[in-house]
Amino acid sequence: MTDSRVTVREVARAAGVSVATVSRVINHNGRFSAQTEARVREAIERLHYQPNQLARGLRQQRADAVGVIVPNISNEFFSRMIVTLQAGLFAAGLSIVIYNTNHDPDMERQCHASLAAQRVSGIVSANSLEDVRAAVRRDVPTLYIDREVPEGGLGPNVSSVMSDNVASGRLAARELARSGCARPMVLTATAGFPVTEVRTRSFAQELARLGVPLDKKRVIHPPATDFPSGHDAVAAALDAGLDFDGVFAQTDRLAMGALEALHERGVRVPEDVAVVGHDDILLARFGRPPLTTIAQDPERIGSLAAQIMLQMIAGELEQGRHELVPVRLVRRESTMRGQNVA
Amino acid sequence: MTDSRVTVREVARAAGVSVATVSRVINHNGRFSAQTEARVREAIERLHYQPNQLARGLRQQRADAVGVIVPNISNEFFSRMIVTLQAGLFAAGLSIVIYNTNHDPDMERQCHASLAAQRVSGIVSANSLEDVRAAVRRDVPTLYIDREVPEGGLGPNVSSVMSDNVASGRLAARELARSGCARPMVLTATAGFPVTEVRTRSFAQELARLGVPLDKKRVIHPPATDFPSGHDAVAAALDAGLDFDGVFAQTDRLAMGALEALHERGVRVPEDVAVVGHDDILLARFGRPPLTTIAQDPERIGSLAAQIMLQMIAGELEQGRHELVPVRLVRRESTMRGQNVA
DNA sequence: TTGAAAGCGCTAACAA
DNA sequence: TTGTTAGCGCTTTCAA
Repeated sequence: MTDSRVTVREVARAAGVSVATVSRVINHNGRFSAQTEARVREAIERLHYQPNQLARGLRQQRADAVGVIVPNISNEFFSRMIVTLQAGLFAAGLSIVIYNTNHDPDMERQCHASLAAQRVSGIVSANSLEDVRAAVRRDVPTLYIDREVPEGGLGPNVSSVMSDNVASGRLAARELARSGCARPMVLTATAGFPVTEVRTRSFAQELARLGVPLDKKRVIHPPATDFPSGHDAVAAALDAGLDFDGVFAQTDRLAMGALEALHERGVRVPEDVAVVGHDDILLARFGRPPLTTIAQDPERIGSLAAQIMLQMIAGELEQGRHELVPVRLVRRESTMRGQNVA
Repeated sequence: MTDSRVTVREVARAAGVSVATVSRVINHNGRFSAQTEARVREAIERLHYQPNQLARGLRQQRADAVGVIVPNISNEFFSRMIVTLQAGLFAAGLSIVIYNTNHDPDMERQCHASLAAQRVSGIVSANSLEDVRAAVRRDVPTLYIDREVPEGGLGPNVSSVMSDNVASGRLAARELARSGCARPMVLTATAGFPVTEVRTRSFAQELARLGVPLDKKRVIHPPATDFPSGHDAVAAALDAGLDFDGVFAQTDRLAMGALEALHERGVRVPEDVAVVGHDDILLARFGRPPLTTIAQDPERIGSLAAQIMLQMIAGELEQGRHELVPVRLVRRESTMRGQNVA
C-alpha cells in the first residue's frame, strides 16, 4: 500500500538525483533529460512515494482543496450538485471540504474562518446569507450558487451559477394558465433562498401578460420550505376561505404538503386546483397525484461550478463568470386539465 | 475579515513575546502567566490572526481533517449521516474531506491515496469494498460504516458502526408473518452492500422460527438497489408465475419499484401481497400504499461515528469500538392486513 | 540540465 | 515562565 513516510529525499537518493530534480519531474517544471525522468519515475513507483500535500500546500501558500458551504447537504438538490462538483474537482487533483450551515449566518462565518485557516484554493457557497462583497475582501476565488451578484460582477475572483429563475416563474405561470387557472396562489421559499423573489416576480409578470392577475393576498410566505409548511399554509388558506384554483409552490416539499392538505379537505387535484412544484426531487413523481414541477439540473450546476472554479484558480478569468442553468417543465397529473390534457 | 497573511511572528511581535509563547497560548501547552496570555490573546484578536493549518499539519505530521468515503453522497442515508458526522467533528476542530466512489473499487483506492497524501487524521469509509485489513496496514484510524469486521477486531485503529441488521431481518420477518404471509419473497441489495446477507439470513431464520419457510427461489438479487431494479425484478417474477404473497425489499427504492410493478399488474397491496422496505427514506410515506419499512438512524450513526473517530484519534481506545445502532419498524399501510390491522 | 539551499508557518526540544 | 532554534517536506530561486 501507500507508505506515507517516504519523502522526496529518499526518492532523490534512490534515483541518484537531487530533491530539486524530483520535484521538477513531479510537477513537470523546468527541464530534465528523459533519462533522468525515467529514473525518478521508477524510484517513485518502487518506493510508493506520495507527495505530502501539507508541505506542498505550505510552500505554495495554498492547499489543493476547495471549501464547499451548503445549508444542508441532506437536501437532495445540494447533494446531487456536490456529486458532480466533487468529481470535476477531483479530476483536477482538488479535494473538497464540506460544511453545513443550517442557514445560520454565524455558522457560515465560522466555516469561512476555518477555510481561511486551511488556505483552500477556492470556495463554493450555496444560498449564502453573507454580503457578497465579503468574497472580494477575502481574495479567494468564490463561486456562489443561487445567489444574485450585482450588475457588472465583482472582479475576477467572484463567479456565480444558478438556475434560470426567471424561466422558472414563467414556465409555472404558463402551465397554470394553460390549465385554466384564474386565481393562482404562490407559496414562496423565503427562508435563506435569495432567489425566491425573482421567481415570484417573473411568475406574476408572465401571468399578467397572459391576462391573469396575481392578487397579493394569494402570495403566501410559509415559515420554512418543507412538507409541513406547505401543508399548514394551504390548510390555513382553505380555512380562511381564500379562493384559489392553482398553486405554484417554490419547492417540491412545499408542493407535496399542499397536495396533502388539499386531499384532506376533499379538494380535487387537478380538477379543482392545479399544482406546480419546483425542483423535481425524487418525491415529485410519487405525489397524489404525481406532481407537475419545474426541474432544476443540479448535476449540470455542479459540473459547471467545478469548471468555473478551476478557471478562477488557474487565474484564467479576467472577470468572474455568471451562468444561468436552464430549467424545464416536467408535466405530470397535478396540472392535467383543460388544454394540458390534449 | 480574517486576514490570512498574519503569522505567529507578527502576533509575537505585537504582544512583545516569542513565537513559542504564542504557540503555547494557542494550544494550551506548557505554562505561561495569565498576563502573558491576555497580551497574546489581545494581539491575536486585534490582528485577526488565523493559524495556518498547513504549517501546523506539516509540523504535527497530520492534518486536522478526516476523510469520508461514501458510494454516493446523494444517497439519502449517507447525506443524512454526514450531516451529524460533520457537525460532531467540526465541534472538535476537524473538517471533513468527502469522496464518492460510485461503488468503484479503483476509485476507492484513488481516494485512499489522496487521503494518505493529505495526511488526514482519520478515515470514515462507508460500504467499503476493500479488504478491511488494508486499514490496519495504513495505520490511520479508520471507521467502517456498514461493514463487518472479523471477530476480535483489528486493533485500536479500526472501528465500525452499523445498523443492527440482524434485527432488521427479524423485524421484517415478524411483520410479514403477522400479515399472514406464507410465501415471502426477498429482494436483496447485493451490489456493494456487504450487509445484505446478514439481513437475509436473519430474515430466513426468524421466518423458520415462526413456521414459515423461505424458499430459495424467492430470494432475488436485483442488479442494483434502485427503483427500476425493484420494478423490473417484481415484474419479471410475476411474468415467470412466481407465487408469492409478501416482499421484503432491502432498500426502500427497491420496495417502491416493487409497489409500482404490483400496481401495474393489478396485484393489490396489502391484500394480495404485503410489502416491507428498508431504510425509511422520505419517499416511503408516499408509496402507493404508504410503505411499511425498517427505519435506520443515519443521524445517530453519524454522531456515533464522530465520537468514536475522535476517541481513536486521541489514542483513547485500547481496542476499536464496534457498535450496532438499533433499527425500528415503521408500520404503514403496505402491511396492514390480518393481525396488523388490529 | 542539474544541484544547493532558503524558507513557507508552525511546534517542540532544549536553554535560560 | 519564557526564548531560541531546528526542522516537518516541499518548491523555487540562484548558481553551476
